[in-house]
Amino acid sequence: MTDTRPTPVDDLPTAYDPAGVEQRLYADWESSGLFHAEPDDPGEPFAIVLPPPNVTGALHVGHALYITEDAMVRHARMTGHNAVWVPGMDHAGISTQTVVERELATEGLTRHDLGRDAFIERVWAWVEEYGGQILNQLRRLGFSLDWEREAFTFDEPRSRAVTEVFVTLHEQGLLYRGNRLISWCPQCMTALSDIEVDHVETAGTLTRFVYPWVDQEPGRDGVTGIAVATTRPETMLGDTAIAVHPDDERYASVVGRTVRHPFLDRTIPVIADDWVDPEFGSGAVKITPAHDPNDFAMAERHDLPAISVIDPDATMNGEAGRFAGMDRFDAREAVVTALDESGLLLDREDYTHQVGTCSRTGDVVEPLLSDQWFLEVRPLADKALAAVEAGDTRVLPPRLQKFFVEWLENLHDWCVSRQIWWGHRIPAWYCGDDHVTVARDTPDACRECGSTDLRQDDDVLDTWFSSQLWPFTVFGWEKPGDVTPELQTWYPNSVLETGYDINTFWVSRMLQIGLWFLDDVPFTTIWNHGLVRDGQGKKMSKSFGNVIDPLEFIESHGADALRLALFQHCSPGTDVPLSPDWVEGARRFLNKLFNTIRFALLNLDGTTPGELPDDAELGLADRWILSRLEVARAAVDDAYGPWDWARMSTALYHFTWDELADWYLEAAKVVLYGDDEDAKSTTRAVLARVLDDLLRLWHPLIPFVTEELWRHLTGATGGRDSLMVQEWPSARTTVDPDVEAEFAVVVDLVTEVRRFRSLNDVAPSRRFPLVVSSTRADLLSDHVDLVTALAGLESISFVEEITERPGTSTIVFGAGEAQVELAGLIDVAAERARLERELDTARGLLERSRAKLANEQFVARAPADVVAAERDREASQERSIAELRRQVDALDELL
RNA sequence: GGGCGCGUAGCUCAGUGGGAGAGCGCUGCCUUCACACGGCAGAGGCCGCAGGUUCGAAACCUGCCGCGCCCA
Repeated sequence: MTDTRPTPVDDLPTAYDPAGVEQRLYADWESSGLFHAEPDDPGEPFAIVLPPPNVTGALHVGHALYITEDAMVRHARMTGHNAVWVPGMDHAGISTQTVVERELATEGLTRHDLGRDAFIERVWAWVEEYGGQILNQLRRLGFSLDWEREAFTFDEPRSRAVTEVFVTLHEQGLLYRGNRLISWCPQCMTALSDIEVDHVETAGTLTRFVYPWVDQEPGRDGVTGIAVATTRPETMLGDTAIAVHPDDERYASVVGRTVRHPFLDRTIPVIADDWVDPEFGSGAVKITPAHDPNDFAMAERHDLPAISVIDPDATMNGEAGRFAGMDRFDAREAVVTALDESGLLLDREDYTHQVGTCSRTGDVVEPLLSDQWFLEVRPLADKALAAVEAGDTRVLPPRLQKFFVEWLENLHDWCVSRQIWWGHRIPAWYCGDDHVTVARDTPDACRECGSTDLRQDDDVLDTWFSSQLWPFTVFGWEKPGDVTPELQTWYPNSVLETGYDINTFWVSRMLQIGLWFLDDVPFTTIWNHGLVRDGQGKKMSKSFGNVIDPLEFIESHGADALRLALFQHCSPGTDVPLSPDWVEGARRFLNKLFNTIRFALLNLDGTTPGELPDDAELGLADRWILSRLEVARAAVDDAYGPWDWARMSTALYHFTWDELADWYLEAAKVVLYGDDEDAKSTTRAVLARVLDDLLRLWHPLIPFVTEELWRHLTGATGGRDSLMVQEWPSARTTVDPDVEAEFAVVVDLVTEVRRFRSLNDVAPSRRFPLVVSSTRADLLSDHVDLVTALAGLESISFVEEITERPGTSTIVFGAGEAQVELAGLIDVAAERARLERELDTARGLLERSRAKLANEQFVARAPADVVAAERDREASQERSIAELRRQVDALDELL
């Protein structure tokens, strides 16, 4: 049983220590069922599904940005929504298989040694043992996930859905098997989808060589052939054409002629195609349909044969003639040497170009012809396009909408099969005649020929094929037509929050498949956060050694500090630089917040948050802080619209530290340490009320510290008596500009006195009397105690007008002047020098105002209030200058 | 090659037409009874460059330079 009772006030330490607090509170929240929601719970539905982290994953800072989802869900709960946030994991096909294979390798085994079934069992065992780690790490961040709804992309319900979707799409004629050019990773030994291929700028070599005319011998004078250029000479073994641009006059006479392959018994035609860029290289391009996507497309247009010369293991095959058996890169050099020896090599030059690499292994991707399963995406993408363009799904930040549209418009069919074992096995069976039977359950006989000798497809589906179903499979969807209470309530999801880097992989696919099968968008808003970078704004990467482990921050500063540091930087759509300094700073803030509450608890004398006292009883500082609270509250509410976390954090940070702690608490001390009991109880009531609202406003961002402090403040006992489920604050008062202006008079005078003190090296403990002349003397005399305390004065007296005397200094503030006896208080020469500097500044400002007002265009065309403000500025600078002069003169008499 | 974004204090970033802001860092003073993880005060910016629009530009337009990302 967890003890959830708060520490007695007297035992509160002087500094906040998150250790212990966070894990205790999380356990309390979870065991009290506060994270769980049911479809028939009251309130407007609000749903987010957690982008499922890889089962192989460990927590990294990218996951830390899930805090934005947590804040959305917590805010939704407090505003009365029926809010659910569903956790789960992704089985991450290739990654997980690789991890387990690596483990096997340490035992000297490969997956083939174990065989398919035993290997899969081994992976499951691994998942059981290590797979849940990341979910526990997510708990450390305080995430209010509905753990009772945890799902896995490879569990049984999700797997049934995958099979249903595959079979249905096949029935609809959209999923087909074809021999097509795909991107192949020789290291993973599997096909990749387009987006698993990174284009990396690479220093390579451009090789130019000549294909000799079939009727001419090489080496003779005159035109003996046609020159081509390539960065991959080994592919020339698979060349089946040479293409030139139809309008290229240089080649007009050679289209239709034939060249002879120098190393193979093959002749190659010269064809014309306007895809060719006549400006590039010689203007003639070698065409290798089996190893280049553009060439493949051209081969289809011209009905050219496609000859594969490279095998899946990246060695040259039998079609490569004498180069057969060589590694592709060895073959590259060997071909160049052979060309040279044949006198066909023209030259080689350094050439930087983009090379497709496997995003997982970094190995150079080989375009290969292969039998694979493809999804015809056009019909799905068109539906998604229409939804995005109709605004059924809102893309935030808006500029990213263009990317969605562009990407959906240019989609190629999706290669969904993968030559690995860990994943959803493709529900297709082949008979001896290679007839295909696609079925939900293992079929008894071939649908075409009745053969009972069936073999299931060895391949599994791309992991994204299952994760695209996530927004509805987590709510019980297993087949078309399924309607569960959860789906009725929470589909479409409210928000899909993720980094913009997986929009193509994942987000747009959910959009397409969700619309296709449920006829509705999977989420009404797509919210893209930026990527977490290091303190210098660099992308975090292992090779830079700048990767930050969020758990380290949680250990040292607490999860709230990490969360706050991230929120403070998290503006819509921009990347988030995170440096240890920020987390440190956030922790200091939390300590400040903690001590604000601690101060209150030591002085509230048992007062707990309740109704505010009657207006008539409120003092100036009370009215002021309530007005400022309303400003902050409204700013936070505004910022929840666009989820502008940085603005939200800044508004609350500023209110908490610069207004509440720096001014209101100091003002409250004057009352609380005084002897007016009525005033004390008013102050206590206001303080308790403001702190309660403040903790609620902070809670979605920093849930632990606010919950802990709120329990202290209110005496709440935990369990369902939790800040997590309290009502979101609404306006207590209206913003009162008059009160704010009045308090500003006090603040202004106090600040000017402090400035005088600081600039003249007058110790804070040194009290002195002040003579004040002010247009707001009435106001100030009502708050003599306040001003005296905050400015550290001995006394204040009021006069109609300050009389300049030698040996005094005049402090100018907005609503008047104040006079200080200098004798024994200041260094006269230093003060004089300071005044001269101020004079310079004031003269400069006056000059600017005068120049502006002398401009007839300005006076005539600018709005009247702007001109009036400028005249005020001019007058006020004139007054300042006159006053500063008087002060300098007064000091001169002392010297 | 196409597209998008960025360039503001030493660093990281807010700021979308009317006197430059924050956090951290820096300087000085202060261990005053919530907090030294603190308080008070201060220094520090041709707002990338050049044109243009405007009475007025960090902001709007054009060009250039530099950096980053995505796509081909």
